[in-house]
Amino acid sequence: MHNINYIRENPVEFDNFMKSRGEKSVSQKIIDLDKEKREAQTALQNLLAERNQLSKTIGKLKGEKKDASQEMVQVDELKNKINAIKELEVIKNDELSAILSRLPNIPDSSTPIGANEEENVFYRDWGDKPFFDFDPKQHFEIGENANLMNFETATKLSGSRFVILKGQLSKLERAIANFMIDKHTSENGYVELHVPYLVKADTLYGTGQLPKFADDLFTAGDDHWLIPTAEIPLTALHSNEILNINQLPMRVTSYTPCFRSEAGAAGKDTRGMLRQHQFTKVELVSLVEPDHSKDELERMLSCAEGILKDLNLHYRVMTLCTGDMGFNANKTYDIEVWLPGENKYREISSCSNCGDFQARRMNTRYKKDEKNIHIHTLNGSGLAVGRTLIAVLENYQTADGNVIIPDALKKYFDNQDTLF
RNA sequence: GGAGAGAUGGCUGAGCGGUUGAAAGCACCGGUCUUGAAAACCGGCAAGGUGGCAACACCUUCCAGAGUUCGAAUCUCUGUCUCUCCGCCA
Repeated sequence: MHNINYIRENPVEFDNFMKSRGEKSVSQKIIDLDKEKREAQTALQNLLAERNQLSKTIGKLKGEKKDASQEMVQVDELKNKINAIKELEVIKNDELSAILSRLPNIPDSSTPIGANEEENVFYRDWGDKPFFDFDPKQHFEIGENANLMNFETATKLSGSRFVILKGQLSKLERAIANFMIDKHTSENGYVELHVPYLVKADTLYGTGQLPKFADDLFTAGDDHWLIPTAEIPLTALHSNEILNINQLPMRVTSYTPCFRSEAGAAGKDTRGMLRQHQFTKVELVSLVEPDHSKDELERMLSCAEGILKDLNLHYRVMTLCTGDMGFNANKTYDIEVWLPGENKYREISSCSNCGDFQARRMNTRYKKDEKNIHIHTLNGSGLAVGRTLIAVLENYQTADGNVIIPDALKKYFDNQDTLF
């Protein structure tokens, strides 16, 4: 949610920012509505003040056993005016928040301007593409050949975009998740939380998924929505609270399933387990003071990269351009891991600074020098577990269809050398 | 699922339909005292918004939403949540 005062004072700049994110110019409409709302509000408040004053007088008169009928008639007349103008105020306010709640965050000055993913900017990379003296297979070929990755049965149970992992692959999924959580909690200062997978609409509004992206979510009825990422419960932990400064920075992590309808992705990545309705992810969330969020984004990125380094998986980091960046973010780094089977880089993590955008929506502040200031929120995958599993399979595969277990994961496999 | 009780400021906890935005205590902040600290004493201490250059004035908020009333923390209805007992259950 945007600071209305900022829009009022910098309408042209605001429109330019929105344009860079593919939005139309709306500042004039916003300013007009805001003005109308405030005018109605002021008029309403004056009437209410008048009513309160009269009611007090009535109270006093009645206390003295005097006649108050004249004042009572006056209040009665005020009521109609009050109701009419209140209605107007509500309408204007609703119109205003309908617009504001659907506008994306303002990009950071270091976010490159661009129309779409083609214009994302290379930031850095690490490691090298592995060499194979055979044709590397894709992850689903490896998994299906081992009879440990089953899409057909999953489809029978649940429809498209689900998978069943069996035996060593199911164990690999667990091992990867444990490895990530263990590292983030022991080395990176994150506190592990086990959180609800169902949240209320209010919560999703606060983190920016609603009202605009309802189509991307699964509902479970009765104001219960399945989380598309643990970012939601983790970020919203302190909604409607004023934090003490010594609670910041707050770094939390959670390993959860994520549920996404993939509404706009029909026909995309249908083969394999790259894009599923349900997948697991280890999420990192930081709540920080405004001055620290830029540094925190770099720190978070490094924490996510650390996982891939430990697994010795080659990757590159891209800075997303304005046109490709998500709704909440003012700056986003995507980490793309190399998948030799597919011969492509694929997103495995996305680390975003949301500034005070979510904090405004969910009303999370902290007290500093007697003032209440919105915090900054950041979130990042650390990492997507399913996609990490894919990367391990494809990068560590051998000619005979086996998979070498990365050193970092060996302790979760009784020091076995290969998976199968 | 059945029966009952409840939801008030950071916390505990008063509150007759009318100077109650809300007593008191704790916590916190400032001051006096002290070599320093504690104690004691004095003072301060909710949030959001509107108008105003400002001082300041006003509005809203006592779980949420509707209603009764000239006036609601206080009365009525609905919803949500919490607690206790019973039943069921991983």
